[in-house]
Amino acid sequence: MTDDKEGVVDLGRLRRSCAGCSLRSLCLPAGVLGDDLARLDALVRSRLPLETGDGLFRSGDTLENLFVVRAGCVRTTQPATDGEEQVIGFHLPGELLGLDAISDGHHHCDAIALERTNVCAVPFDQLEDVACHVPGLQHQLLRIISRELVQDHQHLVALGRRTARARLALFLHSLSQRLYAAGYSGEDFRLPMSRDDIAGYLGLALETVSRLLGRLSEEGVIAVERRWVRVLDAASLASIAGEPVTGQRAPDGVGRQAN
Amino acid sequence: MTDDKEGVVDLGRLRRSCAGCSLRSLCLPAGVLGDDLARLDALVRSRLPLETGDGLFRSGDTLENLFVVRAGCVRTTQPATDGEEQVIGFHLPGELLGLDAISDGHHHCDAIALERTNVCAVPFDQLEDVACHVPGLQHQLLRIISRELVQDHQHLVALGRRTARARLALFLHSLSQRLYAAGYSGEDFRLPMSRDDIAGYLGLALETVSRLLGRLSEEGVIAVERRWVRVLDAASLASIAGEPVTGQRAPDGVGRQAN
DNA sequence: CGTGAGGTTGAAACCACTCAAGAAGGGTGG
DNA sequence: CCACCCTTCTTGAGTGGTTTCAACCTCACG
Repeated sequence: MTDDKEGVVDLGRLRRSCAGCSLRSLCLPAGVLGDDLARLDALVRSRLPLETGDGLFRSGDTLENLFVVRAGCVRTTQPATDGEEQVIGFHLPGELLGLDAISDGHHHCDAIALERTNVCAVPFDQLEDVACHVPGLQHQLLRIISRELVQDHQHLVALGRRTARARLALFLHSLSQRLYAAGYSGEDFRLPMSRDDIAGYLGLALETVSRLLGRLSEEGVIAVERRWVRVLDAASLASIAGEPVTGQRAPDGVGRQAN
Repeated sequence: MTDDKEGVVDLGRLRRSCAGCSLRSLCLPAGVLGDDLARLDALVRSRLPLETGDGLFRSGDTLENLFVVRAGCVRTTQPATDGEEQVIGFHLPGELLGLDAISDGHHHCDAIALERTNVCAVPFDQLEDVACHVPGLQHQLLRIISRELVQDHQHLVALGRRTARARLALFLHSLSQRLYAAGYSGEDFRLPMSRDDIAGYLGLALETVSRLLGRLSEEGVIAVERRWVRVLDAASLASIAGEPVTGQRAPDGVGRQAN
């Protein structure tokens, strides 16, 4: 391939650069232009693809890089003393990873790939340096962390004040939207995670997830076939997702029930 | 009072300034020195004390200020469509408030004072400007948001994978530590929040909180008298707090259920 | 001394959990 | 290509922690 002098663009490099990345608007470069973007780009290292089950970092590791998912899915879990662990989040393309490590320089959760996954690594100390000189980057970094906070708060509402059924509906609904934002179909998609992972995320037993998935399917709200999900009635899904623990009124007889 | 020329210090002003604030090391100024501290100080406005029940901001309000609690306690809640609301956090002296609004410039929760409360207000856009020129401040701001993320993750573990009893013990234990960090007694303190607030925070019914508080008291782990709590056996409290859902070695079979 | 908000306590119902067994893929090796 | 195994998922039955409903208590306050 040629280099980029004389206006000849190295397509391979462009594709790997932030400027050529389809996820740019979701990621750190949003709102960063020209030379500033080049400075950011210079920091970013892409890494060899992770295979299913490969770890990205573990709780206790020193913070060196923040990561951005380019393709695939990464699960973060808070390790518990006894093995029963809470799934904190699933990270889809365009989403950052490792932000909770900024607090004290050490990661507080384990991150592993749920399928073949590509990530970009951004050395955090260098990112901070650049952010000092690029106001747009500082702002975007703050926005991204803050957005994570908002997501966690919604997760808290789900775990604290929703039935199992509403939690699952909320999960599917929000997953659908995030996949769409990342450029995939939000109507017809493959779950990157197992039933057990979903249960861990929603604070439920795996059997409960399986049962409720079946029930939503029976009701015609979604179609499920192993890990494939098709959203048939997004409005119902959203409505079920909104039902709180004491939700006795629903538009169409979708009340609340047992498993 | 005199002004501060000639080396004569205005004690009133000093007391109100960041340099003279006992909470400095917990707050934004941590790691910020000299002239930089003065620049930060210039932004900060203290506000009239809030009385019990006074609101600081509501969901949907435009982000203008971040707030720091100086004395008292502020509760943040995620409003739900039907009135059943999740308590996201209780903010004690030295803790920041409003960070989730950075995401899109609008607050996502309601904040109200649980008792007479003093707060400092920091205009966010000006804070961002200063942070661009004061690397230490940028770093501290990021650290504080990240710490909030870590706290939320622990809250998620509590809601997802702990019995009601463990949640309550965890809550008391962590409240005790935070009060201590803020300069109060961690052994003997007054709860700023009602049983209902605690229930909202822990995803429980208020009656459950009341019952379990009574039980911990019977067992001699704590002493409770209305809103006064004394920690009698911090080790037991921590141990109970750590018990996961499948806690097979509890003094008396504590299993696990849902809402 | 009534009144009301906040808190306690009891009894019954219920949602989700646990235990347990069976089905359905996806590999692997013969 | 089929038999086999292993993991993942589904389905059933029974248990139990928490919730709900309801009554009562108890300060604080006018």
